[in-house]
Amino acid sequence: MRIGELASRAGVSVRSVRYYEEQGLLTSTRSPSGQRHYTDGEVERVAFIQRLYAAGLSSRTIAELLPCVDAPSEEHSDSALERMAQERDRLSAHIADLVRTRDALDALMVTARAYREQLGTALAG
Amino acid sequence: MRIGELASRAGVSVRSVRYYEEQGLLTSTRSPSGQRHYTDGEVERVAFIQRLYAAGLSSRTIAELLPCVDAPSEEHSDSALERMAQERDRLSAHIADLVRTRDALDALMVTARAYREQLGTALAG
DNA sequence: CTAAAACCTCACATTGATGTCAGAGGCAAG
DNA sequence: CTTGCCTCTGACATCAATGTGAGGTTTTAG
Repeated sequence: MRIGELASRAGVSVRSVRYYEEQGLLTSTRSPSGQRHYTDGEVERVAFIQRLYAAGLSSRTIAELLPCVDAPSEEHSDSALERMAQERDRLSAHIADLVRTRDALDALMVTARAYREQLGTALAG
Repeated sequence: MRIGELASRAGVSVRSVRYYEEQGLLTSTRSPSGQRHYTDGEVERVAFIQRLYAAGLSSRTIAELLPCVDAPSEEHSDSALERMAQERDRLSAHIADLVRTRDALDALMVTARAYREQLGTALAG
């Protein structure tokens, strides 16, 4: 498929797909005229890249981890495994932080609702 | 306390504290010479602002929610409550997404480790 | 008193992923 | 062949929080 279809299937912009390639996260075969062509598998790859971006990984970091996805080998596994563990921990901490913040929002909402209830009662009484 | 102490206690930069004030998230009393002074309570407030930033809320959104923290009243509670619920849901979805990504990383690590084990066995055998 | 350290305002720089535009070429349908 | 849509490269714009530096005042410590 060409870049437009890949982008829409993966739910990203065409611009982003080109950017991923520029960052070395994605490769494409080129038609004689220079247009990029992709296989079905690339859709999942692009989606995964998006997930990693959403998780706060930088292009540089993603570039270090993706070879590990493609083919596990000694060279990758050694340094990449450490990096992966490190990112996993960072992600875990971030998740815990977000959960705490969500709890804080919940508490805030409870307070606000309680105030509303009380106000309603006061007006009715 | 002055801005430097507030910043270091809350774990943010002085620059950021000034920025928060500029965005209407924080107020300060000024000494005759114009220096900002804060109460102990502001430390927690700044830390909370940071949490909200980390949760992906914009200055604008935070500005809409903070009055609700200061004092629950009808005006705030009505629109702010809705906004809060909305942000809470967005946050929940984001957390779920991150957890999925973490799981994917875990799976990747398992694969890499398994490869290593197998490699070690192969070399030993 | 003096020097260092902290503060002030203003303004410009940075970062990183993405948007957008321009000008040119490719490809399928009528 | 032409019309319309897709793609190409390259460059500049954007956004938002934060960094950074200049030039000047205030506070604090010796």
